[in-house]
Amino acid sequence: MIPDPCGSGCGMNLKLARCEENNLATIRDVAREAGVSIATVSRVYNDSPLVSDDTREHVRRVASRLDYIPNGAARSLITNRTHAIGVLLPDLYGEFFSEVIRGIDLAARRARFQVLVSSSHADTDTLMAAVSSMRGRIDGLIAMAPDEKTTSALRDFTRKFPVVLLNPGPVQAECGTLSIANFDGAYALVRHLQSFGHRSIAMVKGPDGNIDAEERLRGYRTALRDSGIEPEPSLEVPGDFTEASGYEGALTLLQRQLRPTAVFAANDYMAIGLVSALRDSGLSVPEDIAVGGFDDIAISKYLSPPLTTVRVDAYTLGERAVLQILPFTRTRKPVIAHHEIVPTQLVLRRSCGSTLAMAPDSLLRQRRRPTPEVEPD
Amino acid sequence: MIPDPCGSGCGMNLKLARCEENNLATIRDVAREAGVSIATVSRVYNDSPLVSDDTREHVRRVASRLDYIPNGAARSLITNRTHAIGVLLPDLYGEFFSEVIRGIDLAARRARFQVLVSSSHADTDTLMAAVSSMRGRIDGLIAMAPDEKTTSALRDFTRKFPVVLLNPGPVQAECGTLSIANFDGAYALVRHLQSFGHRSIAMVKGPDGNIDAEERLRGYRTALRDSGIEPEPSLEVPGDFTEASGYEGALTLLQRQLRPTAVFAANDYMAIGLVSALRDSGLSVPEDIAVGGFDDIAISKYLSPPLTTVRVDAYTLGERAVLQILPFTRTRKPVIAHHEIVPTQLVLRRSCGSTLAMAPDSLLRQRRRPTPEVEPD
DNA sequence: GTCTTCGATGAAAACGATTACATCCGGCAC
DNA sequence: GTGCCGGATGTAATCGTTTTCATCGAAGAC
Repeated sequence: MIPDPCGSGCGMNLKLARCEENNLATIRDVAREAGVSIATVSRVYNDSPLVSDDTREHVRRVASRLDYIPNGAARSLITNRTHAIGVLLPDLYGEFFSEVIRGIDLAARRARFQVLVSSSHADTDTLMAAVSSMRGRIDGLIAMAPDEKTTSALRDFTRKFPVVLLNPGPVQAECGTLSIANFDGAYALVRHLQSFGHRSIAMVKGPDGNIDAEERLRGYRTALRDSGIEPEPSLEVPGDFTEASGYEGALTLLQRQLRPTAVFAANDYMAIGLVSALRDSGLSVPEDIAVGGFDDIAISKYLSPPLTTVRVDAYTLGERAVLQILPFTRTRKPVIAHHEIVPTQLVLRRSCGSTLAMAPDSLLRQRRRPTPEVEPD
Repeated sequence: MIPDPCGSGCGMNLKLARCEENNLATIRDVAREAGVSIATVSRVYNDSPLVSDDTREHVRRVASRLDYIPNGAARSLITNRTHAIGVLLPDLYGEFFSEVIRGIDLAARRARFQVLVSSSHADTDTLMAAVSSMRGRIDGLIAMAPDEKTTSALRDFTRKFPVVLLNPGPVQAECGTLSIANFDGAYALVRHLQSFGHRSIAMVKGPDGNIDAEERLRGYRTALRDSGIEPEPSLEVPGDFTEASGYEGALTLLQRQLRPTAVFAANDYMAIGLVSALRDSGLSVPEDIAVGGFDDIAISKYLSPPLTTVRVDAYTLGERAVLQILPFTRTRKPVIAHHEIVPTQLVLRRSCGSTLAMAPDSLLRQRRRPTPEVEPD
């Protein structure tokens, strides 16, 4: 007798090629081996009620012996559904994006969807290339559009396909949209600083054109105006979201003859740089200058002093995006225009002088436990 | 004349369905519209030299007018290549995983590959379900196998398909493998502590069964033995990689009648908890007790005192994994067994008392600039 | 016994691409 | 003129599924 060329129980009646090429079994292999038609095997795998229990059981047994796994590509070709969503991010660096992805991944998993990620799109060309390469592989797209250019590049696409844009700015996109309450968060933080009596509050801005940065700036200015203070350009120094630019920003501010009593940095990294610069200049935080940041990155609570900041729930952002797009993946019709905002939370820590132990007496009495705010960790 | 039902230039000779259903154009639509066969359109998109320049140009124009994008699923069905790799991670939480993904994403992009991620696999069942659902959609798989169970669950798969296992432990897997130099890193850190004269060095261990944790423990013990000290069980306290367990561990150690002079925590989070506990007990780091961690998470350098630790280059881990699997995606044959180790780096900061300013005089003289180590940030 | 019904199954047509093979046609050698 | 060659193009098989429709029996009604 000729020995089995496959090694172990591969069955001589299988197409020889399968063994030789080491490929995985197809539905045809299972059908042949089980003595049924491929239609029946397919029905077993789609939980069709049209299969007798005996047949079902038999097919399953044969299939698992052959290690059969249905081919996703073939499946989605015929059903026109891929059970996957694409995710386009400008970068993957830092905890913010990683949390967004985590939110997306978990929500997608719950709906039994797969996630195709693609990040670091420097320009719109590579972005569109990424979109193209996902065609036919996804049922919906979640894209972060940190600037105006990206949003408009995707506009055509949003009219034919389910798309949810993260943080697209105030532009009225004709698709699903999910934004961070940048304005509200900045507003709340600045108002909080004012509640301690600060009148001269500076800001280290984020990069030009960045939508988060612009909204935070707007929140800052509005908070000032609402308390009767006209924003002063010399108190708004440029930054680019990096620690280094925060350091620079602080130095610029210290050159003024009249030093501000508080500074709001458009993100935590800049706040960290800011604090370093102040310390290097012999000033102490929050006694000489109070500092507030934005994002509540993991480091913030370990700094000395711990940083007062605005928490952005990146996880929820990702999760909501999936929930928003899911209903449209079935038909692959564009997402009905719908705009949602993920709230932010003021996180009070020592850097703004607001911890209970350090708060002015008056405040201690009147707001021992501020309702919408989070206690220091 | 009947008005165009599509609205704009959709052309009446197109299949009506296309307009109504708002679907994207297929190769057939392009062929019909351009007056050529689908073979020709296909050739244009595959840069075949068999198309005349005129035809090529014409087809491209028509295609872009129809917003035609080739369907990836159909393509990969016939070519048996998907240009995608799957990534299986136990969790996405924290910077380590996010860096791994970033490394994978960028390396994959360079090779024009897509990345399908799936994380948070609590048990082997959900893990295998994830593997199944990727069948037919990927050309290779990168999986992190944090414990023995996972590795063996994937074993069958590694024999038929290109798989690279991240951190599979000392098990000889028959596929590509990429590990972190956990042993070396722990060894180097402990030896470094010893170079300051520490003889009684404790360790807060990681979770049982976790391969990184076990290797780090092994490195710790070997370092002790190599300097003639027999590891003492009461100096090895349990932990589970969380900050809280580090805090607990410190308390356990302080109950000993003879307090250790240094503690090595199996990761940075536990080191953070450890430092908090020591401070809460009125001890100062590194004067009373030196502390070392593992991972070099972003927070570590901002702690007070900044944490001496071992840097793990997660980005490189991801990048190397892609590079390792890429050659096998073409044939989809299993990766030839091949084991690679990503080195770690000792990062000296103040928590172990090793900064130049704080080092004992003798050390200052003999190793002003230790070669393989990194200067404090 | 005949006719209907219905549950289980198989045959075959999609899905949207790639590609081996056939065809066509103009140019060139003889 | 005939035969051959080779470049451009078309035809059709193929990939691994799902799904419609046809078929086939057995059960039940009359």
